[in-house]
Amino acid sequence: MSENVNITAENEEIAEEKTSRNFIEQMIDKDLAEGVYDTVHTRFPPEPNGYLHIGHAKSILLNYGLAQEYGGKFNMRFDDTNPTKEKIEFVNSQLEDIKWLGADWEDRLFFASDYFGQMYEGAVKLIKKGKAYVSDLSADEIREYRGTLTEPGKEDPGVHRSVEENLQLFEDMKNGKFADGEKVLRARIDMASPNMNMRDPVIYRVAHMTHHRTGDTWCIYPMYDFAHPIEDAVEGITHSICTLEFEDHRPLYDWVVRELEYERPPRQIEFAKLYLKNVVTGKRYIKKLVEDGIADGWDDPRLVSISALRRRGYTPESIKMFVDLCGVSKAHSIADMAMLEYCIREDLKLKRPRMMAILDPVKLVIDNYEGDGEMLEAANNLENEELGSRMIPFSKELYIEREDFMIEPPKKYFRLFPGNEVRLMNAYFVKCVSYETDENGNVTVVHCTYDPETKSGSGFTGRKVKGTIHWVDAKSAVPVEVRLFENIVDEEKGVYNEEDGSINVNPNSRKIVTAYVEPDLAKAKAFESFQFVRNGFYCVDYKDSKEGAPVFNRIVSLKSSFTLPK
RNA sequence: UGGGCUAUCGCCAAGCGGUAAGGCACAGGACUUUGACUCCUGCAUUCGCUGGUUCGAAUCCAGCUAGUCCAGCCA
Repeated sequence: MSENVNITAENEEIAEEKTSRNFIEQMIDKDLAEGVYDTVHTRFPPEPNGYLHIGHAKSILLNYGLAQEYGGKFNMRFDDTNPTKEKIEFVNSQLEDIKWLGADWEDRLFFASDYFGQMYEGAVKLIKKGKAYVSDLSADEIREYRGTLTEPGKEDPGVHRSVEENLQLFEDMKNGKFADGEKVLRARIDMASPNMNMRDPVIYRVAHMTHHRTGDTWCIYPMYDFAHPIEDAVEGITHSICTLEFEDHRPLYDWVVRELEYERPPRQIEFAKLYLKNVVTGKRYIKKLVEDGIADGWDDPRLVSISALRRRGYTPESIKMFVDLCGVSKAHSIADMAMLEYCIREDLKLKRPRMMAILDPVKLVIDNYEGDGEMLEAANNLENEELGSRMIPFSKELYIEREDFMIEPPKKYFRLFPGNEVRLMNAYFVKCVSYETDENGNVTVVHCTYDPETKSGSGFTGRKVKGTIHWVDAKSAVPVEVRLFENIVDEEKGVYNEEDGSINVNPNSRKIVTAYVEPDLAKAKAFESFQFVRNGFYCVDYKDSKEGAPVFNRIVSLKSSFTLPK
């Protein structure tokens, strides 16, 4: 007995060990084993210059997840070193998104601008060490002097200034004695380096600009390459995780923390961004979509900004699952939307009620049903008993889905057609006896008879039917607006038009229909989500609602292997 | 073009010298108060290419090819 338990435990352990660790975890494991660090401290450092999207979610969840996994800490930090692009609104919206995703920075919310003093001191230290100098060159000249990819750069005349002169000039920069662009502070590294970032990078520039947090205290601002390593170092970050395009900056990052003589300097690790096939994340493209009236805004449910996904009905859990599924690597990759969709289906299918809603109604009349109707019990989710059950009205006249009746059915069609019997989900068996059409031949009414003995839950086993269809009671059903979404991008043509760089828009990306739903659904609260039997997952969104009626956004449709023949 | 990085199934991704994990997608089948869900089954003789080292290579070496990033006083 106990042996079995042990064997199971061992097997689980082996299975645990076999679970592969991504390359970042491997590096951290090594650092910990070698004693380079004795803890793990990560951070998410966005610039508050826009909204966060699914790609940022990967970074947020990765950094936060790593801190959790190793029992370390996770900091939230705004990299607000360029007041020309940043706004306080963005810090608030980003914070909201990050919180919603579940990344908890506890009491560690920081701003790079909090460290401007330390950065200034760092620059002075560099000057004193002869590792930085003030340059008189204009932006154009600096570019010219930098050389090209194949030719080395030229020496900046400022490189020969004395430490004293540099110190004085830098102080003058700080004190506002120079106009924007008149002077910069450069790190003295190597103008001939094959790595462009090492050709005496500018580390401080003059910008007479009111900063959203420090106001007019400063008129000089540090550049990313100088500021970021300092931010990480002062916060005690161990692993500074960023995206691939910063790989070339790592030597500079290391140079800064080395020259500034930080103990236990942080290690920068780069990973590949997460891209999704056929989605638009670029700010200027989304701006264009909004200007052209195609998208409602950065939270249009068809977009993949975090706020858009939230509004559409995606859950933080589903996004976490998606990010985990995608993994972490250095290979440039573009994930398939199908993976994201799988994650939200997977998350919602057991957690949310399964209700009946008719998106394309046709009337069904039960000719032999007498009386005013009745209330029937329906399980809220067959797979999850904890969700309980509800009572739904049933009577002589119902709505069913138009596609659930065919006059001349193809082979293997299991739903209603003249003479065929099906089950009305949660109700009775009905048999089609006749139908009515309008002058164009469109079906207007389907007539059936029902068999009282076949009531759901009665244990009737007399005969079986191949098909089950969903329905709503015509009298009590509530019409609601339902929005069916498809990709906002034309998937055939690809995202961008090659000629002018515009977006190939899918004109049918949003279809609005009036659906008939169970009465209870009309009272659904904002952000509540449901599975509509055979019609997918939907989430209530009151943002565009008229007169307070709920609007249902389709989060994702169900997988369907049955499609009607043309 | 100089430098950096990447290349394993349609998509993501393990693999770290011992003879190609897994997930998504897809295709069959079983089950079913929906054809969903669930459950089975199938899905890379081959790892960008070419050589080399080795008893043995996706893994090491060399050369090549393709993609991608860098010449902001953006991050």
